[in-house]
Amino acid sequence: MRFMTSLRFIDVVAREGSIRKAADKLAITSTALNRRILQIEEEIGQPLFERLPGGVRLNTAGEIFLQHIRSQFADLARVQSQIADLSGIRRGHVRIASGADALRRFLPEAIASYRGAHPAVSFDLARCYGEEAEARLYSLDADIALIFAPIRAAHVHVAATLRQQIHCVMPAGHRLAGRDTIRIRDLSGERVVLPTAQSGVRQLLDTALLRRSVEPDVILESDSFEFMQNFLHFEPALFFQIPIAINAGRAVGGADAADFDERLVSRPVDMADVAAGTLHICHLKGRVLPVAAAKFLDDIITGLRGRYSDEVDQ
Amino acid sequence: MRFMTSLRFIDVVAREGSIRKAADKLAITSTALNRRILQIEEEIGQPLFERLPGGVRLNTAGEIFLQHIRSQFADLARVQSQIADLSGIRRGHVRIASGADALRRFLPEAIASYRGAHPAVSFDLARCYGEEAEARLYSLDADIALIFAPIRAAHVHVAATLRQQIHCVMPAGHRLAGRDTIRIRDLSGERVVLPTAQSGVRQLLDTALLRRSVEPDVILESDSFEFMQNFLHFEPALFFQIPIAINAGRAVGGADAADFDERLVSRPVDMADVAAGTLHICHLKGRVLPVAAAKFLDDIITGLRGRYSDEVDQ
DNA sequence: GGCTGGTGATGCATTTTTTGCATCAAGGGC
DNA sequence: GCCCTTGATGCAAAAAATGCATCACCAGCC
Repeated sequence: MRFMTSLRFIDVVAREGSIRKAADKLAITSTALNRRILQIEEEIGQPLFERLPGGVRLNTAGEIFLQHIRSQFADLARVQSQIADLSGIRRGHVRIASGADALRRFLPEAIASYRGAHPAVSFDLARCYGEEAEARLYSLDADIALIFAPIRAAHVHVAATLRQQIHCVMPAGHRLAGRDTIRIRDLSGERVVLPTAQSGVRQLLDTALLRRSVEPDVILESDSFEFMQNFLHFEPALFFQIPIAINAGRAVGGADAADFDERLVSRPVDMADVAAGTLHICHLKGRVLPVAAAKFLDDIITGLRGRYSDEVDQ
Repeated sequence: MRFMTSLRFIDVVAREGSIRKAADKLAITSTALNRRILQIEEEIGQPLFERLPGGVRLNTAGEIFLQHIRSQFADLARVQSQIADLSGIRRGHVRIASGADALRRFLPEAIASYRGAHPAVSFDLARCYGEEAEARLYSLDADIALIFAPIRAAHVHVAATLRQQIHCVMPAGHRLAGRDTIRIRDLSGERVVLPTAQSGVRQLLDTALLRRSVEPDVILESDSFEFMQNFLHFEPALFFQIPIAINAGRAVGGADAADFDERLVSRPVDMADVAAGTLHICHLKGRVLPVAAAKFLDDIITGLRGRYSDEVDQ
């Protein structure tokens, strides 16, 4: 898109914070880039960047304009996919920001299933937590976000929510494996592995542990669920997940969890101790999603409603 | 805006239906214009125009793309006014599509009052009726529409409505001038001048006349209220208006209508005969209006609510 | 205090892109 | 069948963008 290059350049300069670095990245000279920016500033009638000794930074006008540029790009992508749609094949690209929870089982299955129907659609997955996911929606770097945490920003539109109770995962032979549900006080002194502090699961757990003054023996923290789960094969401990991370579609229980590691069992944590969290499926408020993203969003919400009818809202 | 020229060219070509005519209007050669269009089509990967022997016409992809272009222009205007806003003066341009009713008294006063507070804001007024006004919103040729007729299209967002009863205007000496209200049957055989068939007032009247089988003596039809009103000075007749067209802000009655022609009087038509019409104050659904337009919209709604509190909704 | 390494801005020659002229091929109206 | 108008295209001229070399500026550091 030749007619968009100057605008794309502004985006890169803003991200890099320096004309020279941006020029490097764009494989042109800083002269050319500098002049394009000066020209656009002249056309706007106002500078968009503050010139600092160490580079440039957007001023207020620049931030407004950059947001416009990004929305233009996002809308152009939507238009292109809509036009491609006319010629038969559903082409497109969907960019998702998701916490590690949904990234484990749910999204791989959902995306594979969608691609089965629309093989020309490609995906981009970024693992990130709450606030960062919201920022990605705002900067139009993501079309859809799956956030297992409260929504902070007003610009996020929640298309659907899924209530998810925390589950405790442990080796089949663990002394707590016999229980139907796990109480928080059972964790006292137990060896546990916890997800990273930014994760929604961790925040719910921390709240509950603090309230009940329970102090487990935290032997490991990680942002990789896969690592933690595999770790359990070597040292018995407890770790925590939400159902959607354990098992893509099926109900989570004991034996019926077909694709769940059979040497491990999962038991729900008593709801009196830990409140159920909410997975939010979101996009940017007021934005018209590209065809492919809109369709995919629709599909996963429909899919979730079919499988977790009771816990899905909106 | 150099980076938008190619896009603007497409808009002009689509409106003109011919590359050569558009090139003429844009003061460039058809060669240059033709090649710009070919280039964009190549970048999109699909033709946007059908080549007909007599010129060009948008295909489906082109229509989608043109709508995108127009929304980009509208959004750019919004961004520019927002940026201009940063530097103190509220600069901007507001484009209004309105029926002749509101154009008479209400808008001149409202715009003058707004410009008193924001002298750097300029206005563009287009007189048009119902469907055309809606089309102007859609093609982003208007920011705000005042429509005295039912709203047809789903893409129109109604920000406020104002109920307006039809009034009958006549020379002070007319035999009906003594009545408090006018009944439809009083019009039988009376000389009347009617607004053009597209106008909302006319449509309400036609419905009422047809239902009651009353046939007045229609001596004149016009799309100019001013002409009709002045005509009454030379030949006694009845003509019809809504309050907002007679008197900008003040209540409409007999003597208190200060700026209303004193040789004429207006009497409401009985509500049992003619339903009150609705003036819709609208903008395009989902669109973020430029600062100036949003502020002006706000102002007129607040103003109307102050003066016609009972008849304003939303 | 001077040096170093980074930044963005600018004059000038070069390259790339855009434009205009002349011309072609195609289709509708008479 | 002729005529007129349409969009497309080859080629040369004009215009714009680019790259190089260089300047002025500022922060950190010795």
